Amino acid sequence: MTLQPFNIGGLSRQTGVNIETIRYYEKIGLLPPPARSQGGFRQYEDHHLQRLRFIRRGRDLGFSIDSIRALLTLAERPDSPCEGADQMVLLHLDEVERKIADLTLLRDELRKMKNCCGQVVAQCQIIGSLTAPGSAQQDAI
Amino acid sequence: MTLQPFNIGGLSRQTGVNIETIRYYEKIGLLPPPARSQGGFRQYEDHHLQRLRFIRRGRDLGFSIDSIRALLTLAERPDSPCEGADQMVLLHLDEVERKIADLTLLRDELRKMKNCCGQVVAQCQIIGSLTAPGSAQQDAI
DNA sequence: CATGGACCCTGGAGCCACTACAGAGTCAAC
DNA sequence: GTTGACTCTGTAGTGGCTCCAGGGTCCATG
Repeated sequence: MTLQPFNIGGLSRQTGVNIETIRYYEKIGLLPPPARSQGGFRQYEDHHLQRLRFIRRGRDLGFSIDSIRALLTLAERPDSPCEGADQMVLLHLDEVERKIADLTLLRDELRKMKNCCGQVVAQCQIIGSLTAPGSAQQDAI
Repeated sequence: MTLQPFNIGGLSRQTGVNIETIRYYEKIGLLPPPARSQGGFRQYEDHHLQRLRFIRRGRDLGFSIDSIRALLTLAERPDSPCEGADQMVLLHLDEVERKIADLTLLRDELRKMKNCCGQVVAQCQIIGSLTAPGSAQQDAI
């Protein structure tokens, strides 16, 4: 329960979100524009803090800005059914699992590549496997 | 051993690299500019094909354009030592492993989130855990 | 020789989610 | 009133493409 409004720097410190990013979120309509001081400084209130924390957490979980926008819309209507949120999490989970699988394949390939060869590029497994995947030792490009 | 030069479409089909991307690679100096037909069409030769395949493979392995540039420079000098290549693979492997670890944590959190709650947003675990990480069931934003 | 359709050209804008910067103005403590 | 931290706006840049408009080229047909 913060009583006094705070500047953008305070909001940044309390959320770990970059100042530039906060202004960016306002620009794209993710964070509502706050009141301003006489000199034009942004003056945030507690609900901005809550909302930005929500956004931050969503971003940390890898949701896109658009998904977060949708989740915020949901969150604003406590009586609405939450299938939408469930759907979004499932979709995102699928995506993350696919990414992990892809990166794991990648990792295995990179592991095979490392522990380079002899001494010079001409015999280098790494360069070789880039030149012709599957077999090493090829002419350089 | 292709004898006739081929157009950008042919190069695209043989490598799986988008035509626009090929032109982009030329623009940023990754692929050398080929000869041109009288009408201005790009005419590629076998060495372009080899080089683009190298680039493609590097991208598939997740290397950045800059890394690929460096690897190509290495590949061009068969007598040079290949520690550089080894280093790059190790660095990249580290990065990939870090990414996998991050995504795995993410996946576990998303798994905890799914199988939404009751029926409405007010009791929704998903919205709740975005609102306040660690504990569910909070007021909406 | 004309035509049609597939192909290709250039230059520029757009994507995502920020991040960086210049040049100016504001605020609060001393 | 001065200092120094803070904030403002607007614009441009990042990576790695991707898409588009508005035109030109190529070559197999009729």
